[in-house]
Amino acid sequence: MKGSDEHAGAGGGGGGGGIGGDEIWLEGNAEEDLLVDVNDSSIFYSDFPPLPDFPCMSSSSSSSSAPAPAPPPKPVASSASSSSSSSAASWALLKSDAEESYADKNRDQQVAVAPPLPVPAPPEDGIDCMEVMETFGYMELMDSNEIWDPSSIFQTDNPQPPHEESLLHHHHQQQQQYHQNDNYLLQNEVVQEQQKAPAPVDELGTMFFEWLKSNKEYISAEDMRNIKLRRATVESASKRLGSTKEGRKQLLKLILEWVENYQLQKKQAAAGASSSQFPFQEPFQNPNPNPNCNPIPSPDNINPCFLPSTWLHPAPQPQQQYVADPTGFPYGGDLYTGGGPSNYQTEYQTLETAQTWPPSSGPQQQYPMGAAQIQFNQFPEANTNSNVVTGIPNQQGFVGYGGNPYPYQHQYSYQGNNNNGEKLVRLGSLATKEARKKRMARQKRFLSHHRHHQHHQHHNHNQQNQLQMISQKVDHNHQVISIGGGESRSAAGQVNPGANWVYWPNPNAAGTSSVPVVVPPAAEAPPPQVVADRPPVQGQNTSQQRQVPTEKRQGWKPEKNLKFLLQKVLKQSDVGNLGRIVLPKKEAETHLPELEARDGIAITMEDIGTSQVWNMRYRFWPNNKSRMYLLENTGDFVRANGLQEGDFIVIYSDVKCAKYMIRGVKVRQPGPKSEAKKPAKSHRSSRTAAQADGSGSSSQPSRRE
DNA sequence: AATCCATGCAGAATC
DNA sequence: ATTCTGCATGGATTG
Repeated sequence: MKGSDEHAGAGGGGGGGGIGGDEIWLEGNAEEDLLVDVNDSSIFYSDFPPLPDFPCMSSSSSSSSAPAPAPPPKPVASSASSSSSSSAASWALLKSDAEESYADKNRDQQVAVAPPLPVPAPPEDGIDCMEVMETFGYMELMDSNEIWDPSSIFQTDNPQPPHEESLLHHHHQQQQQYHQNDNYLLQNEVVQEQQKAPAPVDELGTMFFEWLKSNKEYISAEDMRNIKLRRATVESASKRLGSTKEGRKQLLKLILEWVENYQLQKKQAAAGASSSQFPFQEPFQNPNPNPNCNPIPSPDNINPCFLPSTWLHPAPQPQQQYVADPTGFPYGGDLYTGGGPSNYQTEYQTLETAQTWPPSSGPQQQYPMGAAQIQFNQFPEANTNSNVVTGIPNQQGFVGYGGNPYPYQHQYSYQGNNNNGEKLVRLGSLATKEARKKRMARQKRFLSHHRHHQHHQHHNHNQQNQLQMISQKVDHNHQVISIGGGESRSAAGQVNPGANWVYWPNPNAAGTSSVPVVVPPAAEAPPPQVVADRPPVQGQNTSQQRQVPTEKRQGWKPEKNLKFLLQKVLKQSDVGNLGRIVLPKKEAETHLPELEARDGIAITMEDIGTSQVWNMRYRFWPNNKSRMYLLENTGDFVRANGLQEGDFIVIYSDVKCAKYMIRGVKVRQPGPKSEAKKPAKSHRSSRTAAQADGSGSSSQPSRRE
């Protein structure tokens, strides 16, 4: 029959190819790309222009929601690493060997071109940012192992002007409120004790401290703590400027100037927002004190810390398509033509690459969902994480969430495009408002999408299994199914390379079978509708769950408007010489004609595989207070199809021609089937088998083909 | 406990 | 004697 070759496209092959293609630039070296972008902006070659990559500022954790890679070696560090707020407020520049080792590893992986430097690295999946103070350590401006507190500059050297002092005091009060449980005081004490006399060892240090002193009115120690620089930028700058003293000096100047500009502008903004409840909250600062906050920037407000996470880009296209499905069914369109899936493949095919955090080259990027993309490609709703989304998208794709309920709280606007980088440090309130509006709208959409997504994850948990069968196609000539077209093998079945069969274990027997079977997920899923005239089965019934749409498995096309009615896994008694097949009661009553009399009705079944028409009888037996539905005169059909116990039949109705169609599906039995499948009923099975053998018409002799 | 359903099996029909 | 028909039985599953 036709249609056997039209569903191959819906398989994983096409999507995989697409993915592979897109993986190139993503997997290649995303971070390098970032560096290239950054560096190509030539920002480091001008006379200390603003640094578009530097506005990686946040009061949140220095990196992400991920836990610190290793406990810091000093007591003060524990609190600093335990929460981002305390980290942000920590007065100590902490650095552990563990971090160092991790940093080296991380750097090697992500920034291949970066020279190995003892830079503390962020948590693994965190954003590659460094605190500005950390950056100085990176520049070897300070001993990386020493705890240094810039506040010493501000607090001990010179008394603050009354105004500034009060500001700082206020600021510190806030900090204490935020970190009452932290070792803030202890930290402060220790740090101040140790850093009363920071000993800049060379010209750089002197320069830095000169700068600090000269700008102490504008930049507090806390400010310094809160400012974060993008590691990649620092590293690339360091690389470009060279590791010589002159280069470092230039880099230091560059950073300090940028910090200065940033801080000056921040002060202006703060002054303009005198009515703010938190007058000292930086306009670019994440107000969320959530220790694990890891705000998700909006696409046009990309925190460089989040650049890699393109999941954060609520790419309108995929999202709209995703939501636009009027049925709520993730695939929309024709499931069996592969149109739906292919659409989603188009939209999601690069999801796999999200793991590598593609550079944010634009807001219209892919819609990375983490490693679940494979499933998501085929089953956009599948990432239940269960796997769906398998949690991976949550770990990676949603890394920015980090428990922060306000994912777009970064209030500075950062265009990933360097062309707009200069706007960063000159952001005015107008730009902030504008960005906020956009952000809110985007956040709304994003959350809506996310809820929608999770909703489907819950409600379509089984559907993903069904959808998994999309790539499967049928070989009508052999009247057996070939899952995955022989190329993309689904977990739902094992391709029998020799016989073009698949092992489709009996779901009933699977639970009791000692044979290592691959249970087809679809076998547990309710059947979908070939024609959209059947309400989704809720799978509340075991027998229903057994019903597997063969069209779906086989990529059957609805050219005939076939509607799945029921499926029956054949038992020994069904394939014996009795010539009758017991039909599941509920499905029979639901989808087959209502029977008035026990004799039932004659029913013609057209064999889908051979177009042969079988005259059968659909009837019932009274059974206790119930009925037992049977399909009789099935012997010829069973024999013609070589059906055995464990195989199954699927009955469809051709809504166009108003006829019933039947299909016998053979499954490969990996081993001794009867014994393995029905241990609980072994005595009955053996008796049945003996009886059947005795009659000379057991399933064994009839096995052929 | 109720129900489903695989199958045993008695009896009828047929060869 | 063999096959077919239809009810009965009881394990498994469900609610």
